[in-house]
Amino acid sequence: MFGITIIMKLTEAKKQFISSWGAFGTHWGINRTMAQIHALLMVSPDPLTQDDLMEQLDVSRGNVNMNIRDLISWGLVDRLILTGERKEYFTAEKDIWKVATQIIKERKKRELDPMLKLLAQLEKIDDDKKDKHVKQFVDTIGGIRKFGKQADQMLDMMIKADESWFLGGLLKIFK
Amino acid sequence: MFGITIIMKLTEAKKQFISSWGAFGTHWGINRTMAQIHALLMVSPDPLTQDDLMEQLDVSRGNVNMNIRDLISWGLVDRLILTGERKEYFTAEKDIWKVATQIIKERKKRELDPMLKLLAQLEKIDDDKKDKHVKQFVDTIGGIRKFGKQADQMLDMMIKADESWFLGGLLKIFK
DNA sequence: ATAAACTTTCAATATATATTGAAAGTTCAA
DNA sequence: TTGAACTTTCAATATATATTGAAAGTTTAT
Repeated sequence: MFGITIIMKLTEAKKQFISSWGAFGTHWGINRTMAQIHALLMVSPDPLTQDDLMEQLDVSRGNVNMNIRDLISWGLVDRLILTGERKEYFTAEKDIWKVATQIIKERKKRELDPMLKLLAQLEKIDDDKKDKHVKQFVDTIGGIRKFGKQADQMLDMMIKADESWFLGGLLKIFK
Repeated sequence: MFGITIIMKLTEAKKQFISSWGAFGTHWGINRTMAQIHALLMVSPDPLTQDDLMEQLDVSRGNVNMNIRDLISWGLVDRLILTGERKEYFTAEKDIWKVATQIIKERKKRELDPMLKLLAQLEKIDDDKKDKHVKQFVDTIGGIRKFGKQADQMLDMMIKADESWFLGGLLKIFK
């Protein structure tokens, strides 16, 4: 009787978390299903199969398969072969610090680095500083690039730092 | 002859920037047109009207109007009434540090804060620490919440800090 | 009050993105 | 090898999101 209540509560809480994580993801350019698979794996103590994911999230095999591949390419999910089992299992990193640094690493590589390259090119394009429009353009692009480079370096350091540094000591430094 | 060349180059560079900023935005949950309007205003020395934006970005009046409203609600664009003019003009903040802190402030308010509230609720839901599933769930949620709170505080401090601190002094601190 | 100049709204539509599911591909035990 | 168990692919489809444009609303000069 109590046991059932507990399970209900947990199931409900998981559902809420998965749903919210999915909605959250869509605000950050991540599709709902991918974020939900990630959420489900994060709160699952044991590895899950594609069929588990299909059933628990009520999505198709193809959808699960493609999004799992994507999550693996982001380094957020691992494929797991259990000895004696035919099926593949999947787990997600549960340490949120590792998840965050992994996402930072990938987004830096996929988005920030190429953007910085482009900005550097755009700054070189023209240098008649007399023209108001040219000046404004070069100034703005230059400012963005400088900022981006600084962010890039800061993120590099975060990636190299460790969790306890962030979770514990950071505040004192900033005060 | 030279003048034309320069204008061509600048126009081309602007186009590239606007297009890339738009594509970049879509990876972060911002619609292409909104990001492009923002980009165009950032590299425009003078304020622009809705008609300017429509023409230069080749989008409809309604589209410009709605996205401009959105950008204003994000605090990234200002409405401007020029004396003696009937039309409204628009400008964007060009200091990228101010742009960044503004975006951080808004995303914190709109996304991080509500998420932290939810996580706090989810942690309270159940406390039979014996159950492996419950334990895993509470642990993972707790970890995410702790991390989120720390990020929240760090971002608060960034918002209060100033540009030169970030652009100049930050590196030494992190080393 | 009128009307021209301008802004806003929103139902219809177009476009982009995500999802399905069945077929093709792969692996592996017998 | 065969075929059962499983994974991957991708054209078709569904869904979500963005965009249009014309009508309604607003403002301001006369």
